[in-house]
Amino acid sequence: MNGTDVELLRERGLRVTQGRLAVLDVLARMPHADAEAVHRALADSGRGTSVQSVHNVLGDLTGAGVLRRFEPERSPARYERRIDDNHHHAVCSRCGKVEDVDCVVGEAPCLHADAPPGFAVQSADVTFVGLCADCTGADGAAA
Amino acid sequence: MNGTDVELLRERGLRVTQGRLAVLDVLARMPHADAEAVHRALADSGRGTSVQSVHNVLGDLTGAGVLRRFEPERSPARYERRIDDNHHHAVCSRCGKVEDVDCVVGEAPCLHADAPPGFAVQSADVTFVGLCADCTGADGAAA
DNA sequence: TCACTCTTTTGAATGATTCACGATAACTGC
DNA sequence: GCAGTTATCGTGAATCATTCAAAAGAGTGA
Repeated sequence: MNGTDVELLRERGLRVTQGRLAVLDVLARMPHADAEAVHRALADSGRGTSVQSVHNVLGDLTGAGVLRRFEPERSPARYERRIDDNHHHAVCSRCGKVEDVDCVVGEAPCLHADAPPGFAVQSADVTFVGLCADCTGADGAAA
Repeated sequence: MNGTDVELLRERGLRVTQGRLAVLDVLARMPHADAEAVHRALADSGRGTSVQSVHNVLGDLTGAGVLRRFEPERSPARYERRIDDNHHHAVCSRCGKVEDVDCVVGEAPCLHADAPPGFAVQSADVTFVGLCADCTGADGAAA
């Protein structure tokens, strides 16, 4: 659907295939989807493909820097279209929902600090665990 | 070996068993051990037990708040004895070594910030990915 | 269009973890 | 110390996500 995705793949030296475009399309609409969710979304849109192929594509795109992979605790790996800012994630410990947390400051808030001496930080993965707005309300009402 | 561990278990309403004490003992000496490492350490010290039992114990202790579980990307879950401060971790992307990163400030540096509106943060998991001191040197020398 | 190479597909396999259930050992009260 | 109750352990099988290998298929440049 989006010509930009074609360029994106070409830039990274990847061949432009239907499968890859489809995966990118799915992830544009469903951020934080795991492999199975992508697979199901593809199946729903008529492109039945195997789960292994989805893993394959996701792995390729992640390796090429087009996607970012992150693994919430106790949950399969999730993928998202990489945005330049390295934002973080808030995972609801109740419903499992993942929300993006943008850095209000330009740089990642935790990158500058506290790394062990000699440790060359490449990236910082910050995950907040807690209750999302919905579950906070539900919890409060239930209690 | 340590009477404190006995009390620790009692406080949490857990039965004091040899297996649990042994696991706590192993984790006291090997922080950031994964289930398999714990299993092997137990086997070395003469207590041959099954991997499943180790998972069982680790799960129980984690649930009771005695241990903290965290999952570096692409690596099995690791466990550590919970300390009150919520420190963070630095994972070497080359050798896989995990180092603790203490918060220099009393509170977690990232807890206060940026959470989505309505999101009740329970804990923040901060993982630095990069090259440890050894691998930085090795890398520099190799390059 | 042709040939070459990268991708996908298919099937099986691996690794970490969990489940179920009988056997065992730890806590309680006597 | 002893028996009863029940949590816990151990064994086995099973699950889930992911990876690997080889052959068929599709994209790319000439």
